[in-house]
Amino acid sequence: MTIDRDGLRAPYQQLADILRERIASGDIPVGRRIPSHHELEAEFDISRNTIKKALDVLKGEGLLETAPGRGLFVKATPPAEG
Amino acid sequence: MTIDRDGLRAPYQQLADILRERIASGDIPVGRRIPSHHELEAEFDISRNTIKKALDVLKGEGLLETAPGRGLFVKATPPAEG
DNA sequence: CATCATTTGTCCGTATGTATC
DNA sequence: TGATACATACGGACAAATGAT
Repeated sequence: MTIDRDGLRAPYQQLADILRERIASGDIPVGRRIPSHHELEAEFDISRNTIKKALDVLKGEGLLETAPGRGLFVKATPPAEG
Repeated sequence: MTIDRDGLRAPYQQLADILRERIASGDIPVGRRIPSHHELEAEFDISRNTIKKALDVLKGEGLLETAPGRGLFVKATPPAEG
């Protein structure tokens, strides 16, 4: 997966989509740490700020949890519907 | 191509004509991003707002598509045939 | 405890693009 | 046509927390 800079959807939204899919598919299992800002920056070639924004979206959705000084982890509690 | 400020046709209309021709000729292919306001401003020496107005005309014609905060893109759907 | 490396969070400045008045 | 406000993206700098040494 790559970020399409010329796409209609904003880069941070695209990254959020990609990571959301990785979590949903189990590619990044529950309790696992999300790749660091630096790692994502290298993988997708977008700025840290934009990455942070994408991660912020997922945190807002309750998919990720912050561990101060350690990283972001996939939350055990899924946003159950209903 | 240049904009004739003393012409009967308004500057934004002239610019719209020019860009419409570039799209029709394939000079700016489908899916491609339109040159930025700054680029067009430098090329035709008219204000951003006038440029925006010209772009707006093309959007109204269904030639362009908006990407919020990112740019304008040449639409894949042709307005005439179909 | 001190130091270094890693990682996230926050803020600032700059550039670009759209929308509104 | 011009001026302004808002959204998005990039880059840099600094602070706070953690882990290893």
